[in-house]
Amino acid sequence: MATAASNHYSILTSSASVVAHSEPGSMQQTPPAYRDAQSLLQSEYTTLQSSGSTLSHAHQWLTAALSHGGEGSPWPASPLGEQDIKPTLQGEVEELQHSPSLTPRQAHLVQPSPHHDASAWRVTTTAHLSSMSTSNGQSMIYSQPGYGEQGMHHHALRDAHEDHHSPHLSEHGHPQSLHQGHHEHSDEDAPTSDDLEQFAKQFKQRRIKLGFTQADVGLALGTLYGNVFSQTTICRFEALQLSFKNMCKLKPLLNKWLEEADSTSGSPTSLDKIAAQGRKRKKRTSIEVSVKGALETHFLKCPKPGASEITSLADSLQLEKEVVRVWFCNRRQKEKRMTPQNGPMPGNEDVYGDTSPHHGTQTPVP
DNA sequence: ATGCATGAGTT
DNA sequence: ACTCATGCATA
Repeated sequence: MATAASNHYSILTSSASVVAHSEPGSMQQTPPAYRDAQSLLQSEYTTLQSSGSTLSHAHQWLTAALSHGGEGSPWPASPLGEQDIKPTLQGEVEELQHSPSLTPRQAHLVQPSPHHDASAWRVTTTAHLSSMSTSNGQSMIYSQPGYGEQGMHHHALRDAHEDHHSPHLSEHGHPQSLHQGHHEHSDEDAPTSDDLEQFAKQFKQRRIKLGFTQADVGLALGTLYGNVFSQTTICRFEALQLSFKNMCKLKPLLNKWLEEADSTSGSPTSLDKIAAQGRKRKKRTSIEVSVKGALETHFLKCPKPGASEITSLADSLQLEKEVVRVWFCNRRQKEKRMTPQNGPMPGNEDVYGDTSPHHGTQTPVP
């Protein structure tokens, strides 16, 4: 009984050779130079799903959290700087060590473009993206003047900020296709969905060609600029599974990394591997497929259920209320994402009273 | 590659 | 309580 609560997760940087890639074409052979250590170990927990019996696993972790174990609670109920350990907040990284073709910074203090609500993702894409032959995708341009050292810091000054969006602006249903008619450059302040799309594609190709894994990139970003990212984020970036805003934020960084990697493609890359610290996190709850289906059904009905609604739903499905709540949150995010992976739900008419009047329903991801 | 989870910032 | 950015743990 109590054995299940002993969650000590070990971190071994085992260099397993993962060659199980299901992407013939874009995914090439993993170069022998680097190895990804994303295959840690994950054989400690057993999925106590118990198919069939309606056991009450509704308080596994809750109980464990309350009862102080011997060495501490599984996951701290109080935030103690958990997994968000960003070593260095990019306070003022003004180190312009190398900028061959970088114009002097224009002292931009604002983020890419908070004008749109990130909801107008790619609803209007694939309309005019036939300018350059991307067949080879090797001689593309990824120039990003204006960014670079500035990156983004949106905290520090509490009395000098102007990054507020116009409060008198109504949500027009037109995406960035309108205010783009007089831009010659690829992207300066407000990359369009197309730009991001192209860049992401390019990035992936280059990355792979250089023999880097997504995890490597994440770490490199950390050592280079102080912003560490996980494999997940890089992956999502490449797959365009981030919000528009998020993509805009990451693009400069990844762009810079690309330049770096390109320059030092032959130099000995300093592989600084920092061992992760022991983290105690709640085990991922595996939701049965049937339950998932039920949740999805409810989601289509009401994407934003109230607390009571969630409670009853959780009761019905015999799930933790928190789990249900989080599920809905994640679901909304997913829906907000571009590349809508709309599940094949029968009779789904997306028409919630959400602030998002529209969302794309295409299948562009190659 | 993705699902579930956490936490900071908003509303 | 929700959104948003991000990631551990998994499939």
